[in-house]
Amino acid sequence: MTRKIKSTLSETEAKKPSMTLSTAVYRELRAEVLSGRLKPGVKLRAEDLRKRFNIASSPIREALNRLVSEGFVALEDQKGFRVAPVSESDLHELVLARCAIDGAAISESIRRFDVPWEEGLVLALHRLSRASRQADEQLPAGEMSWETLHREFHCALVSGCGSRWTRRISEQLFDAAERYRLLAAQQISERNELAEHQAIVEACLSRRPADAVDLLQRHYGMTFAVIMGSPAAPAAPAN
Amino acid sequence: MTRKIKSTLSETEAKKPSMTLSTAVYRELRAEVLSGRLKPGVKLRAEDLRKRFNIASSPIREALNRLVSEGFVALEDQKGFRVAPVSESDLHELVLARCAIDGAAISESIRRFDVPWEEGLVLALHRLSRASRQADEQLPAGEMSWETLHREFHCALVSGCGSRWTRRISEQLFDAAERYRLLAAQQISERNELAEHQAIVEACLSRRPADAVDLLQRHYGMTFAVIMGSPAAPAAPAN
DNA sequence: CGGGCAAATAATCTCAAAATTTATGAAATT
DNA sequence: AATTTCATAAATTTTGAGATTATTTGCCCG
Repeated sequence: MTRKIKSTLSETEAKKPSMTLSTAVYRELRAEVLSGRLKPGVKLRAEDLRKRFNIASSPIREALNRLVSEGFVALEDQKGFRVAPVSESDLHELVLARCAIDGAAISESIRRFDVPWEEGLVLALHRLSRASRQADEQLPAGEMSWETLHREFHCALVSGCGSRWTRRISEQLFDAAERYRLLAAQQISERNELAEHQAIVEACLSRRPADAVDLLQRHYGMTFAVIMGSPAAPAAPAN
Repeated sequence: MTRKIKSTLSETEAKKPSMTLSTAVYRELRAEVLSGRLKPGVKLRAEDLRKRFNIASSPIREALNRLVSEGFVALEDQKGFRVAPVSESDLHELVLARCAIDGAAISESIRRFDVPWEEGLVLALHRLSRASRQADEQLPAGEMSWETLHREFHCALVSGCGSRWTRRISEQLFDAAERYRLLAAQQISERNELAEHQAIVEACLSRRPADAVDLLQRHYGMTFAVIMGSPAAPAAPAN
């Protein structure tokens, strides 16, 4: 008898058969917090999630505990879990961190200039520039969404810095910022980021670190302005 | 009737009565990995820990799951938990990340120069310089160890950068590096870091960002050299 | 030697109930 | 009227034993 199908999870998460339920739930919840489907401040009750996924509570609590140290879920002893809150000041400080850290990483990547980095960057930009931004239209099978390619582009930018620690941190910060972007995404107008991305790559390829860092930081600053400019910044409605 | 005393934990962890078992175990295990009492690669079996702490396995698994996203514990699906491995290249990349990130943070702190930061830094250096480095002698009650004061000093250095994200990351990196230092601590000779710390503070107070960053990075580089210079860098003995 | 197979081991998950803490709102007090 | 106290309800955390699934081990045989 094979493992009972947990239909709610298996739709998107049944990739590896050896994946534990904890890991599957972890990925699913992470994706939902990241995408904004789970709103900041919402209570995450093990009992509710248990019913929703149709599994016992242990794997759910384990998944939530992983998300706690990642900052996507807040935990207060004896008061349970909730989706991590957001605030303007937090976003502001997040953008500052990204400017400093990705700035240093990109600068170091240029200093160490190597061909795999250069080629990965060109490739990532190419793929991103071809991708449609429309989320509504069905993606051809095997094609990645604009969001996925955008993330890969940012990873490619810092991938030459020579430190897996820096790369991991850069990804964490990207995800945290992406959460803010997607939370505000319903209200904000589309903006054409392609030109910004192209300018950054150009500065990288011609080995102008100061320009690259400057363009990157403007890029992040623009994101901040766009997100905060959106009218109804959701302020963690209690549940 | 009051909560049953879990003697193994309560020795150092019975501070807040409202703390859950998960949190208590989390802190205890984190401290043990950080201090090197739990060696890299050692298997962490819920069953063993269950017996050791004399509690059920759920809180233990929850604690381990928190440590996973923090990088102190490695998890492979269906193969359980083990203490995160170490390697020379990992330490090297960790030092690179610290140089870049703390360098940017300290530079930004100087740019924003404010009095609370300045005073906190002077105070932290003062306290650190008075602290005895001997771990063996009993600490007078209420006095903090050199390690604790050293951590606070490094936090004080970057505390003026204006971004909680950056501060949190800097702390995570400090802890990861401290783990390496303590793992090698049995073999390495003491070195007088006081002069290095003083020089960094001096550069901060006289607002010379380039010097401060340079001294900080040399300081980290020295730490790397000292740790790697120690003869028996433990190479994750399996268990 | 190496593949295949079964038993042993280990990890994960289940389930229901107990223990503990926090929240709620009515009653008593100031 | 405001505050405190208390009993009860609700939620969270923890237990503990057993079921399930996956991995590892050791053995046999070609």
